[in-house]
Amino acid sequence: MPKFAKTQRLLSKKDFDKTLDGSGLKVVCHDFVLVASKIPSSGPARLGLIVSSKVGNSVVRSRIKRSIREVFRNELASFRELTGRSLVVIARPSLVDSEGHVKLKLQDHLRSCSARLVRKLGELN
RNA sequence: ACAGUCCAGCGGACUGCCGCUGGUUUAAUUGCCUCGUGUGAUUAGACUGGAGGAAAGUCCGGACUCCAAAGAGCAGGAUGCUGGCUAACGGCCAGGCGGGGACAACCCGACGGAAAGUGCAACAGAGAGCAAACCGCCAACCCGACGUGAGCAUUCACGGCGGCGGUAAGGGUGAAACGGUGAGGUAAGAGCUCACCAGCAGUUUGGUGACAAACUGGCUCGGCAAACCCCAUCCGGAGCAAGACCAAACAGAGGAAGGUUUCGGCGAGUUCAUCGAGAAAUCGGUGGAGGUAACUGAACGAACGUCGGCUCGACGUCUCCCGGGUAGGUCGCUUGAGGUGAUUGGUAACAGUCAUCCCAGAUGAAUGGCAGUCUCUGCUCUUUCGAGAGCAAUGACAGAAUCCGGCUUACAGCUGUCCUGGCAAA
RNA sequence: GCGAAGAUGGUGGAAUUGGUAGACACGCUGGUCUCAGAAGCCAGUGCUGAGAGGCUUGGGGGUUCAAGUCCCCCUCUUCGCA
Repeated sequence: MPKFAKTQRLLSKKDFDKTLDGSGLKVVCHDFVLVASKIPSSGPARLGLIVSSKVGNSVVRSRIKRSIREVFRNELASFRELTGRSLVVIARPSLVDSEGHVKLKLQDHLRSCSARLVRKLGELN
C-alpha cells in the first residue's frame, strides 16, 4: 500500500531553494503551480507544499494540504517520470470560492495539471 | 404550556480499509565508545495516546529564562465606589449608588477628587467664570428738551418722552445664563418671606465600609479630569525565535610542527704555538688554524595520488592544538496555582482534607482520506397527518506551537436546572 | 510563534491645544490659444440631490456642547526578531 514517509518530503529551506532556483520545469494551471526539478537524484519522488495565507485561514490551508498529499501518496508517487525528482506544489487563491469554501473538484484539477507535467517530463527524456 | 431571564453542559455518532505523528515494546541492519542485558540512527511488527470552547485576537495578569543585583529613589506607565477571593490581575464574588427593563426576574456602568492649583468652552449672544444688562418692566428724587395752562417775567404747575437710577420675573442667544413649583410681598421685582422638592453643611443612629435614615441650620455654591493635574494602590527590562549544551564546512586570528641544498654573517666545542699558576691532572690569558653544533641573513626547492608519452593544466587528498560559534542537532517540552468525585468551612467567589486518574507535543510543522449506515439541514413527492420515500449539500465559528488564570471577539444547532410575569393569544 | 507601526477625495500629503475637514502638489473634466497637438492661461473636481439640505477621515461603540484628533472593540496593510 502507498505510504508517505519523511524521505518523500522536502524538509528544509535548502530543498525548496534547490527546486525553485529557476532551473526546474514549471507548469501553471488555474488553481496550482507545479515545479519539478530537472535533474533526478536517487531515491523516491519528493513533495513540497506552498500554501500562502492569501489562500485562506488556517483551517482552509490545512485541508488543501491534506488533499494534495493524498493525491500524491495514492497516485503521483508511483509515476516513473517523477522518481528521484522533487516536486513543489503551490496553491493559488482561486482554490477558494467567494464564500470561503474549498473547491470540491480540487483533486480532479490537480490530476489533470500533474498529467501535463508528466507529459512534459516524458518529452524531456 | 407560553413569553422572558440567568446559569451550566454538548459542539455530529458508529463500522471497515489505507495513511501521518508521540510513547512503550519486540526484531533486523548499522554507528560510537567506557565493550555493557551500554547508548544512538534507520526499517518492520504489536499495543496505546493524538485539537478548541473559543486552540483566535494578543488586551491584561502570573510561572519560567536571560539581562550583575532586581533593594531604594526619579522619570514613565497602569488601575480607580466599598468589602472580600486569588500566585497575580484591568478578573471573579458579595454589597452600595446611578441608569435601563410591562420599572418583574434581571441587565449595564473608566463609578476617586472640580472647596489644592493651572487651563478649556468655536459660532451665536447684552453677558461664558470672583457674572452681565440688549429688548422689556418700574414709584419717588434730580437733569434735559418738547407740549398745554397761568403769568409783566429768566418763573410755576401738569403731561408724556429721554437720561440718571432700580430690577432680573418675562423675551431672545446658546450645549450650558448661578436652584425648581406655588403663595405672600413690591413701584417693578428678587430666598425678600413662607410651604414642599432638589442641593449644601453639621449632629445623631445603623453598618467593617461604600452609604442609608432621622433631625437641625444658614439660604445656594455650574460643566470638562477618556485636559494637565492631585490623592491612593501597583509596576525593573526583554521574551521559549527566552535560554542551555553538542557541533561539520568555508573564511579569519593565535600557537606548534614540517625539507634539504647553495652563498654569506657570527662563531661554542676542537686543534696548534706561547705565557702564567700548580707536585700533577688541569685551569686561565694572548695569538693563529679550522669553519663543525647552535643562532641568523639571502636564495632555491616545495608534499602525495589520478588523468596524460612529457611540460602546462585539471580533479581529489593536503599536519596538529586553542578559542569563537554558523549550517545542523539535542535539551528547554509538557505532572500542572492539573482534572474528576466525595466531604468540611464560607451567602458566594474560593479555600482545606481524602480518594482516584495521567489526558497532544509536532518543527516545511501530525491529528487525515475513501466507502457504508444513522443523525442534522434544505427541496420535491406520497400520506391513514403518526410518518414515509427520493434528491442535494456535507455540516456554525474555527486548527495547538513554552505553560497556566482571565478578558474580548466569532459561532449552525441541541439539552437541562433555578427564577420572573399574568400585558397579548390559548 | 513573539512584538511594533499605520489607514484622510482618483494619487501623494496637510489639518497647531478637541472648535468651519480636505491646505498644497499631481491627475482628471471643460474652456481659451492653434490648421492640429503639446506647453501656458482660466474655471471646475468626495458622494447624493433640481435645489435647500443630508452623508463622508478603514468599520462599530463610548467620553464631550462638539471627535480626523481622546478611550475601548473589530478589519486590513506594512515592518522587525533565530
